[in-house]
Amino acid sequence: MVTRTDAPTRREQILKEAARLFAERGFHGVGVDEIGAAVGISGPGLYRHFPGKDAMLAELLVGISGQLLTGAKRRLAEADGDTRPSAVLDSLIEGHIDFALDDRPLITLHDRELDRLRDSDRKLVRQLQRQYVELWVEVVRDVYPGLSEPSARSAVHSVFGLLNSTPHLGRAGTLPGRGATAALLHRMARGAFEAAGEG
Amino acid sequence: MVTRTDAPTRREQILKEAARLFAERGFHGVGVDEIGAAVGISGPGLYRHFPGKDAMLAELLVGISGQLLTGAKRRLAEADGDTRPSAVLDSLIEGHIDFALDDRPLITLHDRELDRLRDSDRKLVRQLQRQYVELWVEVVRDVYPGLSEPSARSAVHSVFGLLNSTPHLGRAGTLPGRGATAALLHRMARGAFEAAGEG
DNA sequence: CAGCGAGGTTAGCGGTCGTTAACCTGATGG
DNA sequence: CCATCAGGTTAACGACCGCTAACCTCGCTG
Repeated sequence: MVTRTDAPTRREQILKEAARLFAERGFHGVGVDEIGAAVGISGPGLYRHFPGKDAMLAELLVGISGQLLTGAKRRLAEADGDTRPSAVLDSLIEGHIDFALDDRPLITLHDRELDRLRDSDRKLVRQLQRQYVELWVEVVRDVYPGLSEPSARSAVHSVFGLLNSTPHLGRAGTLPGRGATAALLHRMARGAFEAAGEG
Repeated sequence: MVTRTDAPTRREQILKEAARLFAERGFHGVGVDEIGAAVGISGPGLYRHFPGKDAMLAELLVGISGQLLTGAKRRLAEADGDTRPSAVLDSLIEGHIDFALDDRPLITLHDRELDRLRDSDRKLVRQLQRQYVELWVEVVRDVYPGLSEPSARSAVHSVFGLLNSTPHLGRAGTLPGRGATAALLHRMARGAFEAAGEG
C-alpha cells in the first residue's frame, strides 16, 4: 500500500467534500456554493479546478470504478495460477470490504448517482463496473463449479449489496470495531456464496 | 393475499409513476410536469391530489416502511409460539424477497431518498424501519443464539443489502425466472446468517 | 521591479422548478 | 334546470441554481 504523507491538494479536498455531500443529499440536492463552502472557498471558485459540477461527479465515479477494478486485477495477478481459487476469492472480498469500510460516501455514490452522468462518462463507468463483475464471476465459478453463469452473476451482485451495506451500519459508535465488522462481513459473504453454490 | 380487481385510482397511478421516476432519476431529478405527463395530466393538476411534491415521496416512504413492518408482524403472529424459530426466519426472508422482487422502485427509494423528507416524516419512517430491524434481530438471535445483539443487527442490515440488490439484477431479461431468483436469494440470506452465527 | 498566471472574489444572467391563481368543464343531485 | 364540485387547464411568479464575467491579489520569475 502506498501511504501518502504530503498534504492533499485543493482539488482532492474538493472531491472528498463533494463526495460526502453528494452521498448525504444527492447530486441535485447539493449546490456548488455548499461544496465551495465545505473547502473554505465560495461557489464559483470551484471553476478554477473543475469545468463544472458534473465533472466532479464524473471524476468521482470513474475513479471509484477504476480503483475497484485495478485493485481486483492486482489481487488476481498476485495469486497467479498456483494459489487455491478459494484464496483468490477471499482476497477479492477483502479488497472490496476495505473499500466499503474506508470510503463509505463513495460506495453510496457508486450505485446511486450513476444516471446523472453524461452519456460517455456513464458508458465508461458501466464498462469498468462490468469488467469488475465479470472478474468476480469467473473467480466465483472457479470456487463453486456447480453455479451457472447467470446464477453466479446474480450471486455476485447480491454479495456486493451485502458488502455495500456498510453505510447503513451504525455511524461508527455502535460498531464492534473495524476488524470485527470486516470479519463478520467476510464470513457472511463466503456463507452467501457457499449457499448459492449448493443450489 | 388480498387481490384487487377494481381499477387503480388516479391517486394510486400517480404514486406508482412517481415511485418509478424517483427511483430512476432521484427525487430532485424529476419535475412535477414529468410526473403529471406520466399519468396523462399536466404538472399542476397533481395538486388536486397531493399538497406538494414532498407529500408524494412521504406517502411512498411511509407506505413502504409500514407495509414491511405490518407484513413482518403478521408473519410473526401466524407462527405464534409453536413453530421452529428457523421457520419464522424463513417466513420473514420470504416476505422481504417478495417485496424486493415485486416493488423494485420502492426498494430503491427506501434507502435512497429518506433524507429528502420533512423532519416529522423522516422520524416516522425511521421509527418504522427501526421496529422492522429489531423484529428481525430478535428472530435471528432466536435461531443463532451465539450472535451478540450488535453483530445480529449488523448481520440483519447486511442481509437487507443482499436482498435489496434486486434492482441491480438484470432487467428481467437475463434473470433465470422469478422463482429461481427468489430461491437463490433465500438460500444466500440463510447462508449469510449461518456464517454470521459461526463467529 | 515589472509582469503574469494561479486562484480567489462578487455581481448578475438565464433557465428551471415548485407552487399558486384564475379559469374551464362535465357529471351529479336537489 | 340550475348549482356545485371534482378534476382538469394555462399563465405566471418567485426562488434557486449552475455558470460566466469582470475584477482583485498575491507569489514567482526574467
